Amino acid sequence: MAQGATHGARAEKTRAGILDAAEALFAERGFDATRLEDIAERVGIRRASIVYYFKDKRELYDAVLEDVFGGLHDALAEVLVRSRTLTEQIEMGVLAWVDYVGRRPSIARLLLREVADANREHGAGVLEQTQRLRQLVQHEVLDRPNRKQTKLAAVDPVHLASAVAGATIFFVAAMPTLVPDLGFDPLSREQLEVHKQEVLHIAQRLLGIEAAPES
Amino acid sequence: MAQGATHGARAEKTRAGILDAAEALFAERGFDATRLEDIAERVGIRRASIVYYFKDKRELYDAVLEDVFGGLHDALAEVLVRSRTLTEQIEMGVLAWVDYVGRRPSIARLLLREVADANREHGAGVLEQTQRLRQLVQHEVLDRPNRKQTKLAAVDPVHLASAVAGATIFFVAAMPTLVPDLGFDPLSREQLEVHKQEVLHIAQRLLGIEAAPES
DNA sequence: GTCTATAGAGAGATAGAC
DNA sequence: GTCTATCTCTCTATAGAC
Repeated sequence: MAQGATHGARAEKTRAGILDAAEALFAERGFDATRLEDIAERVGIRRASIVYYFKDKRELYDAVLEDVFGGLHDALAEVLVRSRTLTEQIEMGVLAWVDYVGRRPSIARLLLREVADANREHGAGVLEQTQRLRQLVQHEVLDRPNRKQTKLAAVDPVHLASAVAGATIFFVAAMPTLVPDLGFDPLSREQLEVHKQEVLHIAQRLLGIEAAPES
Repeated sequence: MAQGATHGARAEKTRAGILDAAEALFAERGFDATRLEDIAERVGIRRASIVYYFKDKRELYDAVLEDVFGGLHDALAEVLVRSRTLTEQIEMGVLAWVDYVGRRPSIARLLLREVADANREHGAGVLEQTQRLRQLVQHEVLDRPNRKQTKLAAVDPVHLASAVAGATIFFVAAMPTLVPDLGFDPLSREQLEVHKQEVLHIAQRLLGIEAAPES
């Protein structure tokens, strides 16, 4: 969008291909370690051609972040808007989260890395993206009418989000890396299902919800 | 150890200084983004002098990992050996873990990054270190006499460890990065205490321990 | 032990042809 | 739109003086 506006079907396809390849490689290796050359090769073009679509490496990276986190935002927004009660929102939100990470595990590694970068200098980076998510939750969950009264939590929502996010992200990214011998595939349907239940427990527990009541 | 064996008090001090600086910078910026130059500057020496103690950048990095994870190993070993019952081990182990991360938060960022690196080519890396931790737990917790019978868990120990580790690490590393506006300091005594309780809940919940009974 | 100086590789950015 | 060629910068590693 920033560049030559990408007219034509072939151009659109190339652009999408670059984004895809970049997502995979940035997630796998990180920003620094990913060479534009590798991305280009994966797409089947030359390094310099990438610049036609994205001004520089950083802009490409930011586009990837926007794509990946935008997808999460949309997925969450959908279930949060639709759900009525707080518990329903929590439950559906958590499930949507785990599902999304399962569908698009790049987000796990991307987030892991971004969070590890204490030094804030990257300009936009992931912060901008997570702010949008926070606003979404603030607006759709916390600010809902009659909600402020609800004895909302035994725990700060931020702590809750942190625990859930950390558990899932680490689960997806760390399992294959740290226990390769177990042949774990966290992305398999069964494992994801198990993990979903665990995270649900965690969320409910931290919220002081004992069983799984109505409201 | 690999190099000039580091005799003399001054040399020992320099070596320790390099390790300290390297730990801080590798944790903050990651392996690639950390320049030997920066480490040297922080210690007050010249880049080339580092090579006298550590053959190359990678060896320095591995030494940092060994130092940081070795500390965790020792801290955990101590409480695991001392504790009698399974629940006590879980409880003390979790507390020791959170305490250690609180004392030495570098481990959070280092682990985060290592885990994000899907590509296993780093040779040793963090894998070797975590294997030692696994063996420790296997030996001191799982293999203890009369333990295999114990209706151990509603959940796989690996899942449990993943959830706990992910939650803590993310908590420590992500809070300041993702919600800077809240002025959170996860390392403060109060916050760490809160988090400890949360993680304890998580562990107990996932293990099917309802309250906090004796055995 | 610690330094200066330099070699050499890697990778992003840019210019311009097709 | 995509390519080739090149410029330039950064950073590691090495050689060798003090």
